Amino acid sequence: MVQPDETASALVASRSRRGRKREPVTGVDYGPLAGWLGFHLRLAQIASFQAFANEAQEIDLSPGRFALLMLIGRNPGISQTTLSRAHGSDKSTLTPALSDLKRRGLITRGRLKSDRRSYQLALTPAGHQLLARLTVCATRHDRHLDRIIGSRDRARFLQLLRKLHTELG
Amino acid sequence: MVQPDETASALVASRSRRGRKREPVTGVDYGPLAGWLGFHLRLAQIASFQAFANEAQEIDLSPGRFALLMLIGRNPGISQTTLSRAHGSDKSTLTPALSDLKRRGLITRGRLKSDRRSYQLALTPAGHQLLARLTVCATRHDRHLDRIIGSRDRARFLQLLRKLHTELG
DNA sequence: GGAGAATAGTCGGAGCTAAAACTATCTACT
DNA sequence: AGTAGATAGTTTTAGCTCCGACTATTCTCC
Repeated sequence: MVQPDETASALVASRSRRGRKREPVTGVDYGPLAGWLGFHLRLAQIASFQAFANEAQEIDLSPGRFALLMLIGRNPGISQTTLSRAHGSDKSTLTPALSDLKRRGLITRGRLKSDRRSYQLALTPAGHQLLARLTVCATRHDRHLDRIIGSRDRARFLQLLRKLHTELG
Repeated sequence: MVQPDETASALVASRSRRGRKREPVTGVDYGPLAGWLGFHLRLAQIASFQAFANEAQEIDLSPGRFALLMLIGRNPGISQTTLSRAHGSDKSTLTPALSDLKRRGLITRGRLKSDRRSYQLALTPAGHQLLARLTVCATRHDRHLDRIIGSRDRARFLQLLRKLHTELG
């Protein structure tokens, strides 16, 4: 799942993000792929990503960056390494992402006195504000997913996803 | 979902692919993230990807490339555009991927007489052979996922993933 | 207290990904 | 037939991701 993450003019969606057509392909033999969880996990993830990007079209920030903001907002003072683990991406990936967020004035990075190797991340007021706006989009998006999954299966579904993540670790 | 896909010496895994530590992070407040399907979908997908890469460590081909081989093998004569839709990636992404597979001698690309714009993709004998080897790995991997999900929920889980993919399209 | 091991973060290299612009070809419609 | 529009693939551009190597700092333990 990778999505362009235009760094252009901060809060303004510049490119069109309508999302491409993703009709279920007919007449193709998927073979064993059709029954494999991993394959469908991937397709579902891509679709969800795309849908979120649509939902948050007016805000120029990818789902990944959004998760970053949320984690920092909820855990002020968190270090980059902890953040990278919680976020599920490599610490080296965070370096450019965080300097971008800093450049946009959304986060602060202070050196920690007691351990001068690590940083302390926190949101600026602008960061909090953007986080709030994004949270609205994300909530709407997740309600969309909820409607598809159905309230009866939702909890179980979520639990299974979580189980996959933790037990494969 | 992105995984390095070393093009080095075809069938030999060159780099180490042990997969990094992915312990569930404790002491981090995930906020609303904790309850959102999209976020956990992403984490589960990353974990599954990583696990597959581990499983197929001795074969130098990413899950994405594997799905490509499978789709071509199952649908000889398929065009790149159809393949890209079935595979869930952009047609422009396929251009370098397919020329790599061709370079490795795993697929053939013939021009179609009746429509000289499109290609007809097919596996070579080496492609079939590698596909068979990968299928063994993938089956093992999916059994691993099955064990985590549990046989009781598997069908429902798969159905929900499929539903997400189709209804978000 | 100092040498070696562990840890935080950065950098460079290689690969994946998608969107948009472009070329070549085909189709439809006048 | 001829032109306008659709379609197959490629290229270009820009961004993400990882890994492994590197620097700076801290910890461990003799």
